[in-house]
Amino acid sequence: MVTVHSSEKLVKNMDSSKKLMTTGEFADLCDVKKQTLFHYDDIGLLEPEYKNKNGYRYYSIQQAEAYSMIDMLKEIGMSLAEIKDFLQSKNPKKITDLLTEKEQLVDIKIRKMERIQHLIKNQKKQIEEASQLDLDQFTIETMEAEQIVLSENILNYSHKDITKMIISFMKYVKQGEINVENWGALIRQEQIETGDYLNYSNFYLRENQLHLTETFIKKAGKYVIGYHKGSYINTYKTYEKIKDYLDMEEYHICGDSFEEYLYLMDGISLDVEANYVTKIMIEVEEKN
Amino acid sequence: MVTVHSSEKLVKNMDSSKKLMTTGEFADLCDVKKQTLFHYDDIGLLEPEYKNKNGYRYYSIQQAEAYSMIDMLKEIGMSLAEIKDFLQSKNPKKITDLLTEKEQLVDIKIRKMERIQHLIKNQKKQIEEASQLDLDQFTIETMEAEQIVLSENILNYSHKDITKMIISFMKYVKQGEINVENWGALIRQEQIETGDYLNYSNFYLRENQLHLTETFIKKAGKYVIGYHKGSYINTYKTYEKIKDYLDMEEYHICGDSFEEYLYLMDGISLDVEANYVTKIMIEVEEKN
DNA sequence: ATAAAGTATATGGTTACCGTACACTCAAGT
DNA sequence: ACTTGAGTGTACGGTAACCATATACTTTAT
Repeated sequence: MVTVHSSEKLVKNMDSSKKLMTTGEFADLCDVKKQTLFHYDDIGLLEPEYKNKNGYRYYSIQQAEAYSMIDMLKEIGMSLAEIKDFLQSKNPKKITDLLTEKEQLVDIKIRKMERIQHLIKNQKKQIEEASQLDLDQFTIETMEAEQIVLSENILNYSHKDITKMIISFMKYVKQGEINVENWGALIRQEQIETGDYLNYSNFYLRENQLHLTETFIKKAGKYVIGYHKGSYINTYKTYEKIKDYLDMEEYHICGDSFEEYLYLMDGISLDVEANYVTKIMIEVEEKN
Repeated sequence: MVTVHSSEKLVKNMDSSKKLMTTGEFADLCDVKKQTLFHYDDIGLLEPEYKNKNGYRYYSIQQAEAYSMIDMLKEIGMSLAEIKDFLQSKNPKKITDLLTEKEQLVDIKIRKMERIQHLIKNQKKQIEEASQLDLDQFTIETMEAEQIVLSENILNYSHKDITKMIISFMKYVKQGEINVENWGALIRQEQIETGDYLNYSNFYLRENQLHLTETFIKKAGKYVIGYHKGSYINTYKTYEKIKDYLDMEEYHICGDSFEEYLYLMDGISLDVEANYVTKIMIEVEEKN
């Protein structure tokens, strides 16, 4: 009979088996620690094909396929429990649906990675630019007009409301897939003149592709440019210095101030606070 | 004096401060749990700009920039300790170098994600194909010639050597950025005829862009196709059944057998072992 | 027959958090 | 000024997915 013939063969095959690997070998193949495989065995996620009487684990190469599937699912953010559940589920529709969902998730991840690339490039650019300039020096430069996106006017809002507004503005910005070049706050001429330097009128942002509805033109003209290092609480110090500088240079303020916030991952100075740098730009004109 | 003037202002500003947020608000803005911010404060990675006498934390919007930097570095696989170290390092060259390195890393990650997308698509295709066919049915089909990549001949190797060969072959395959369509093993006609079904001659793989040197032609012609479900140890059962089937259909084996291993994340049957499916293809011809 | 290399189990440690309990504090309304 | 409800802090424990180490046992190669 076939059965007898087969069991004879089985014994022979188990003996001459050429396809099973020990845990160490399998771990090597999968490029993973043995411990991880023990762990997967413990939780029943990936059990060896065969265990001998002494508890030695033996894996088949086919199982490498299963491992790479697990690794992939892990990579796209599933927990081991979810993966186990997923691989054991016997519902074809559920599986294809989940695969489709994950396909989109991978898409999103790819786009996130691309944004990170943009961020890194931007950061490198900023570091390079920053190394070029002297943060302690004030300059007067002629700037071109620029379109910026303004938040609501917050001049007479309560603290709570301003905070809420900022949060929703920032979330709105993040949620949209805009690559924000930089962002800052607008302080009106009047506040600058009365020394009320923290009384912002609006937040704004510069982006590379403008497609938002409300835009505002930052006028072309001469601007005094200065950098404030450290906590924003002390920006008044820099403002006072800028005023002194303008007096010396025979200039006077004739417009609003634009503050932009740079997060420099340093390299510029040994100053502990220098990671937070505020770039201050105020519209000015020569005294005649 | 400026100093007096300034400290008056400072007090006024601290009072009318419009820019600080509580932990909850900042967490909301950053889309992160409060706990995480506590944690970052504890380890000194991101400390609030100001803490009041009761220990209440207050963050500035500028710090959101720092947070997103941290988040980004985390995303590309740095530990919090490394990030802290990185952000605090005062070496511009080190920073740009690391940024460049990370840029490449992100590139690699993107490519990995793209491969995962390919894998998902492949899996979906396989599931669809599998749902179309009856795994318990044997068929005889005319197949076109195909180029495959063979491993070394392993017919007379020792168990250890075969294992080593497989590992290096598989690693070689993985390390190259080939999209492997499928892989399997080749069993020579002689072994099939003598019932030595586990005595493989070679491993092989099918890929979509052939650019490896050594290739082998799988001949065009008629093949009997059958599926074996479950552990490879029992493939003999399926081979025996195929032989019976061929007798019935008046065919006989005239060439080698190609086994390919599918890891179906199921959906096909309620059989527990059906995740591992071996597709068996043996070259046959009609008895005359 | 023996040594070297590999294996299994157990235990404790790690990272980056999350949950919960409990006491305190703040901001708003009466 | 007082109450109230929402928010905040610390502390402690727990979690996932491992990694390291120690100890004892097995294989395998010589």
